[in-house]
Amino acid sequence: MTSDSPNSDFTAIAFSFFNEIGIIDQLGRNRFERVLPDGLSIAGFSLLNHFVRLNKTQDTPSHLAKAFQVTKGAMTNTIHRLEALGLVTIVADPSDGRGKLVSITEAGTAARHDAIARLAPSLQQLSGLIDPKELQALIPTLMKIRAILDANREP
Amino acid sequence: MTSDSPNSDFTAIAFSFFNEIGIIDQLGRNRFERVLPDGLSIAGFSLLNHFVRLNKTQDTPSHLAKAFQVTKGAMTNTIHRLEALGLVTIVADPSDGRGKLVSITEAGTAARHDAIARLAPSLQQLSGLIDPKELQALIPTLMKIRAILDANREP
DNA sequence: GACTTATAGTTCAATACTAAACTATATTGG
DNA sequence: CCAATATAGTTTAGTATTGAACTATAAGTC
Repeated sequence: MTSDSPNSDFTAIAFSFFNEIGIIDQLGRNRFERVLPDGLSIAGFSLLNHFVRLNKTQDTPSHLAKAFQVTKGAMTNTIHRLEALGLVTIVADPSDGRGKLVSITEAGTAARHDAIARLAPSLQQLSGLIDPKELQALIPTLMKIRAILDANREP
Repeated sequence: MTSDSPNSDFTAIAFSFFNEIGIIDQLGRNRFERVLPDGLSIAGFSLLNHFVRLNKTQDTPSHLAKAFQVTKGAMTNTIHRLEALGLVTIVADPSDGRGKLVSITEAGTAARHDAIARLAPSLQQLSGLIDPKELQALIPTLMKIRAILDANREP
């Protein structure tokens, strides 16, 4: 990449950045997916984890779709799969005829716990190879970039 | 997340890290995909870009699959789509009866150039919002992490 | 109150990917 | 030389995703 314009620099940097992000995402997903139990996907696990982390018991599909930056269709799929596994329940929202309410079940909480236990060895292996401080140092910038991308997409 | 073990710390950090990576990847792909021309996917563009960046004219599907960390099946799909668009050619490897050789065409080089031109405004917008220095500073660590994940996957 | 517009959720077709089974050719080791 | 194993590529079934079309209900406007 030549620096033939003031911003070709930024272009080259952004290219490298998104390239690394893409490959890390792929390798990370792969690593996680293969230790998750039975029919649980990363999307499913993330949803269960969301409920537990935020100490929520109910949320709407629409809000969940926004929280995870996926389309409503993708969220319909995710929650229906989780429901089939008995890990969430879906009921009509009594206060809004259009809406539904998704709740995590006992089994859902247990599955999330189990998934984390299965993930541990895989993360343990990484903890010996990646400096936690270095990893942690990346997070604020990544969060900032994520927020910028999120705020500046054209829908 | 409580620090009830020496490594629950690392687990929490790694969780956040992969979470941010996943969302950035999704937002980045989305942003790129919608400006790419006609039938060109990110995978296809990346392949064309690979040829141009490395100044290569030929490569094997197998080597490309490894370079992009995707399965052979995924690469078969990518190169066949590019071939259908006339952006690469696929010929039998004369020195190995099992192998094929993929080459970028004139049209492929032009399509890559065109794609970059279409990407520019989108990146331009980001260049005003993200500090190039800060972005660049992430890359070495990301590359290191990518290399570690790559070297430590269980196939 | 009736029209219009916005929002919630589902469904459908298409795409990119994985894993695994398959075919075909190479390589290696008795 | 031949059998066993390894490698190159394709195919198939399944999953997660998007975008767009769809249904149904809510909210805002005149």
